[in-house]
Amino acid sequence: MQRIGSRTNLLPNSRSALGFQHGLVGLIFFSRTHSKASPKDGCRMTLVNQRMAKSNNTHLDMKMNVEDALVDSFRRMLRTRPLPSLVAFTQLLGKLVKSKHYSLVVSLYNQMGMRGIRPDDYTLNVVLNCFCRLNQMPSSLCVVGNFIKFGLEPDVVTLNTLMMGFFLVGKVVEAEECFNKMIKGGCKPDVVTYNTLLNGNCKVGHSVAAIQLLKKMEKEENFKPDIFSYSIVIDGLCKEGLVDHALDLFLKMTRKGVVPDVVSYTSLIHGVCMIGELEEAMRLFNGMVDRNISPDVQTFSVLVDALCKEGMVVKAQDMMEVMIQRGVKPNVITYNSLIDGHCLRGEIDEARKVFDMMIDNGCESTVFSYSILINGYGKKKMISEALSLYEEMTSKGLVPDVVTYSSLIAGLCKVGRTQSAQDLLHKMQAVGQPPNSQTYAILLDGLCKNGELEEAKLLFHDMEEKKLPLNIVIYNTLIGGMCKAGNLAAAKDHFCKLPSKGLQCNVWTYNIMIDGFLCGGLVGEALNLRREMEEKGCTPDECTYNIMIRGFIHNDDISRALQFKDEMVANGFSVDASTYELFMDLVSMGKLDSSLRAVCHLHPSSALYGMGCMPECVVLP
DNA sequence: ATAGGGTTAG
Repeated sequence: MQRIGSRTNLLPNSRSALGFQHGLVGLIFFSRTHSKASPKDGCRMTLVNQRMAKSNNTHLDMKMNVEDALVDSFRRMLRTRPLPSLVAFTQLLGKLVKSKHYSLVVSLYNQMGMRGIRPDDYTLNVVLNCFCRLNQMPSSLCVVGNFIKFGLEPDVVTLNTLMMGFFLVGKVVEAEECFNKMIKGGCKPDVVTYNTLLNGNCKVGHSVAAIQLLKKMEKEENFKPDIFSYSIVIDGLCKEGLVDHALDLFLKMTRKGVVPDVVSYTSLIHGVCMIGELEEAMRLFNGMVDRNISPDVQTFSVLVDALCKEGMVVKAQDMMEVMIQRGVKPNVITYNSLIDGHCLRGEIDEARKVFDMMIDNGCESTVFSYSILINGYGKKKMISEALSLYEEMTSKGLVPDVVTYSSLIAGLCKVGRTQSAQDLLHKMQAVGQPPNSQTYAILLDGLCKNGELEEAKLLFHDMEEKKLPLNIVIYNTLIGGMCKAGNLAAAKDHFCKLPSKGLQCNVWTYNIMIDGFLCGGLVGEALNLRREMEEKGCTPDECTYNIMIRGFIHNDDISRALQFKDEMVANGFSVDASTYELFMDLVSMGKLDSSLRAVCHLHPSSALYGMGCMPECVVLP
């Protein structure tokens, strides 16, 4: 299966063709331009939360009871004489699979074996599914071996499940071997087989190849794509940013008479949110409600998260209100999004309140919840709070993962405790959570920001020795550190060697180098790089312009700074907070012509946004 | 008994 085509040929007008109406939830959404962040935004803990309390408690108790009851009746069944039928045992295991208790199923299955119960093909398929879901492929292969051992034939379900398992651990070649074995062994593939192939391809980022397979399925009489097939590909396209293709496919699907469901809608809404089109997302949402397709907890979570990521935490809470009114209970993931939404705005106390409220409501926190909050505290330099949360989660039996540790490392660096951060990195090895490239990047950045360039270089060599993938982010960080330390020659050396390492510099790399040159007074070198960007087709972003404007002001070249400011505004960008401040300084020093009326639009992503002072438009005198 | 959607670190 090869990937054809790329992210070109987007069809910009396909969305309006959907023609969804404004409706039900129009009231809680207004377009981004109308919503301004104010310090008050998000400080509202409402009735919503109290109402959630009751519903969640009962929900959780029910859930616990169901699982406990299943395990209880399993134990009773094992003691019953004569033994209940194998079908009864298998059905029970199947129920536990539905609630994702895969390791529990494996352990119960082993107990059955110890009591001398022989499995049949159904039971083995259930257990195989569990090992696959647990990413334990050697054990999965053992289960396949057990078919032979018990004189049973692996069937199409066995091969479908095994193929899915290989895809889950990224072993595409082995997965396709499963498919080939199926064909050779006379076992007929079915729609599930093809859907598994579609999903495998989508999950490794080959959704365009999946489209080709989907087209073949449409032509074949026996494998007509169903709602699963379309949902898989729609989701894959969205995850690759090909949202317009996804919307087209959605339309095509409905024209073929395949009725969309909550999953296909949720994927599409998520995709539309990811490209920042929240208004379009709300249109889709209203459209699904109009079609009597009920949004569920995942649909609402997508919207809550998207609103939070745009800084609209109050709107996110309104969305939660709508959710509860519709009888859909928020779960830990919905809460996590809201907690992170507050963290993103720097409202760490509000984040903590939501966290505590979640617990009060009987919704159990996960490693995700703790990592989000630890990261939030780290960003606010409240390291003792972060560390005590770490203690709290471990005492609860939650196992901190690579993200938890990375967030702690970032927090420690932020308060200058780089030695503790380094110690923690080593601890990760010891506790079986080895740091990844991103963890190293965080520590590397922390060391550089604290002016410990020599330590940073040692860490970089450590990465090389451990053969960790060195991506452009790592080099950007190191190069940035060298620039900051005034070691421009070394920075330039690394910069020039990037292509020989198979790495392509990106806009960040250029920004860092240009900033370094300008700070070092090497104006000519900076301008050369700006030209090189143009030649290599690397489009300057808002940062590039802000860096250049500030750099030229620092080098007393106000006319060049203004020239870049005009170019920036012409390209639809705005000055950030610190550039704005520099301009103001120049005005107050009388260095900037007061006849100049420079309009600097401030974008929501600018540094001012999180500070609760986001004017629509700033007019320089 | 097998296939699809939501949350965290650079």
